[in-house]
Amino acid sequence: MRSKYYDWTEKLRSNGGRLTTPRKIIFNILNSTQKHLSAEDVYFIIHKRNPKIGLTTVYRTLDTLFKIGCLNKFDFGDGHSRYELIESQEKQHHHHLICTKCGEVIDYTDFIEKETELVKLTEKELSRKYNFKIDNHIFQFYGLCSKCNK
Amino acid sequence: MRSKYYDWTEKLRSNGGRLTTPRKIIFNILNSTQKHLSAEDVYFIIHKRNPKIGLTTVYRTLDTLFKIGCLNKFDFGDGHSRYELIESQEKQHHHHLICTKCGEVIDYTDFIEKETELVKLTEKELSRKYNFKIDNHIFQFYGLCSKCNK
DNA sequence: GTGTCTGCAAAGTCTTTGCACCATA
DNA sequence: TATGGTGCAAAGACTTTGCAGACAC
Repeated sequence: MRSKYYDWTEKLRSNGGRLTTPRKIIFNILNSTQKHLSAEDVYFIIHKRNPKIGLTTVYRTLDTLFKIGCLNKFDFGDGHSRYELIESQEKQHHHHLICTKCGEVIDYTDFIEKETELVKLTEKELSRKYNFKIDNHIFQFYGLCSKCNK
Repeated sequence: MRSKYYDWTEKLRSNGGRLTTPRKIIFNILNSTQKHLSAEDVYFIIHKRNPKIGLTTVYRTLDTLFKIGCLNKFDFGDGHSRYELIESQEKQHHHHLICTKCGEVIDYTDFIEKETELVKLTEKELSRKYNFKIDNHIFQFYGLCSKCNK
């Protein structure tokens, strides 16, 4: 079975990319968290141990990983792009509840089966109708969290 | 029956807001298009007829309308926040297909029934589970459009 | 008249780009 | 060794803020 590690390095290589130290570290950071990290978050973590690695590299690496399809990129409305690894073993497919008042983000995994059904149907139909090849999707719900809902 | 116009002016007023000329114009611009306009788009349109109205006002008005729940706000990954009126008569509920290569955005309205079913179920269950009051949702599909898929 | 809104300019924040040096394959 | 990657600094792009004058109610 192809491991996660094999997977992303393979994707990199097949796109002419190189397996560098910053890229390995950044991948590992993303791989060992459940959170949706921003470029700055990643930089903050990486900078503790490897002060030489710059924010620019973080931005470029995240963009590279996103473009080769290893990352999801989100906008929760706080002015930061946020990233997470796609479908890792520690992390199942999930969606987000975003509080429009305090910005809290809740992951949820409920109804994924039902959702998957809808997604498959949609993907099939849309690819037929618009000749659009779907790779990914984002479902987000907005509202007020329990604290802000009082 | 309460008209759309009544609706947003009422929301404004009940939030202590005032019905000013720029706000009326900006509402009308959003109300007469199917597109997802950015602040700059709105400014460009408004500036032709009312050169006095500034970009700052556009940003502020869009934010105000968003906060009182009249607008949806989207991020399609092109660096601009984009807005559209929520549920107007001319515009039915729809979702987006976004090409990750060229940035084209396609609206689609298919499967809304099936989707609505899922959304209702999800909203009900999530609000129960997390005590989260859901106001809105965004579904976006990412992939390659017909041109970029060759 | 009072509190809100606007317009201009300036500042802020996140992100990208240029370029010389470095490192992977 | 050749091409791609990195780091620093500077620039870019979108958005927000401060403040005085204008306006809605």
